[in-house]
Amino acid sequence: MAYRQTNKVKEKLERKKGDIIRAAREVFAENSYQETSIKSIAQKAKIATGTFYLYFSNKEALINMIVDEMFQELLKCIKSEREKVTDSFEKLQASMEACIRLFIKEKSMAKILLIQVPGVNNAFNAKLTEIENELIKLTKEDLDELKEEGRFPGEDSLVSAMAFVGSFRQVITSWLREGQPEDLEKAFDTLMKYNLRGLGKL
Amino acid sequence: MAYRQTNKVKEKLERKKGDIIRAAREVFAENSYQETSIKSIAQKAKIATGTFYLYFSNKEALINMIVDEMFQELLKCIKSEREKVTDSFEKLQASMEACIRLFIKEKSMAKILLIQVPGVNNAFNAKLTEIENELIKLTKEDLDELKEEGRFPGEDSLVSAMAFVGSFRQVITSWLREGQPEDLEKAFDTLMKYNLRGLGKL
DNA sequence: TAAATAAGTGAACCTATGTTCATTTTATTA
DNA sequence: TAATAAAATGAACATAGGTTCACTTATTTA
Repeated sequence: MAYRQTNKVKEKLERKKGDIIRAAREVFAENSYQETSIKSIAQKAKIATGTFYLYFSNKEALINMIVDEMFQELLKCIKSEREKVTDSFEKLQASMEACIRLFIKEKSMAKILLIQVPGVNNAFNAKLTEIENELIKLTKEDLDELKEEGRFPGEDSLVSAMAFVGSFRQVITSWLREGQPEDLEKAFDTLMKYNLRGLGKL
Repeated sequence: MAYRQTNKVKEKLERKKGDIIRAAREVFAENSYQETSIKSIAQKAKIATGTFYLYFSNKEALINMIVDEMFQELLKCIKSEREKVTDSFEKLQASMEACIRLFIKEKSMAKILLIQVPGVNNAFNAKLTEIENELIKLTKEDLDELKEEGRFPGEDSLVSAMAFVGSFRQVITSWLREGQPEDLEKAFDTLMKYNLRGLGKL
């Protein structure tokens, strides 16, 4: 008589939700938030537009979830790489290397975080800023540690940390948008050296 | 009998068009392109919404004109400062200093170019990329010149130029968004030193 | 197999905003 | 001042796309 959701179905729903998110990530990577319609996401996920709303309360909830997930993924990746080393200079390097590796592997993530999200709206930008600030904060902590150890003469560790992160950001963005530099891994070396000199590594 | 537009009126129209652009710059600086309505621009410019369309064919034409104007203004400012010096290191410094001075003076310009424009749409982003690329190109030219003179050992001048510009961009953006660093002029010094070390100034 | 309920569908609805246009106001000229 | 035409107005229009909902299909249980 009654009906209760069985495990098989629950798993199917989970899988479908994953499908929708995956489809949405693809679409959002190539089109701005405004230009991306629920219809196009539904099409790519092979569901009806109405079905979308069984899984997400609305469009904004979807992009929120996507960005939150990416944020977590990125942070997890960075932190796990940082744990493998102890030296603060190596931590700096590990953070950025983890970031670049992840972006190469998940280009759609990079495109969404660095290129598309800034266009959602002003309120949403706060979330992006939060991600960037987290990365800058990590960098600044490393610099302050190095400063204490007398291995970094740096004047202003916040501005230095911003310069550090900003230089990577610019190169990655150009790589995403224009495919230049072609070899991001190679550029990483140049960038790392540039920034270590910039910091005045002793 | 007939009627022909007199000079007094032509001037008035010019002034009004300027008013509209000025109003729009203010509004666009605080709200994203999508969030900015023609109504709100018209209100600020003290005209009726319909009047807007006597001066601009549509909303996109307006933002296009605004960004083009800003692009010209920025480039003019940079080039005039560059002409005052001959040394390539000084040219590098002059470019960024001109940029920062202009952004401090015209904060709404900075907000529109660096924060709001990326959110218009993907097609429009090409225009922003063009501006950035122009600045990177100038920087790269300076670096290549320094390289020839044997004053810059730099491996990859394109990546170095990106790092250079990106570090400034990050700091300016944070200043615009969060008011940090508080004193952008002071940060400029730190940044300049950072980048000169980064380049490996000999 | 039939009743019960969950999941899925896509056309229709709703709303927000860019744009238009019939009308009014302002400026020019004879 | 009257005729003419440009400039300004703002309510009305158009439409695009997010969201809803009456209906269909799929799944579970007795």
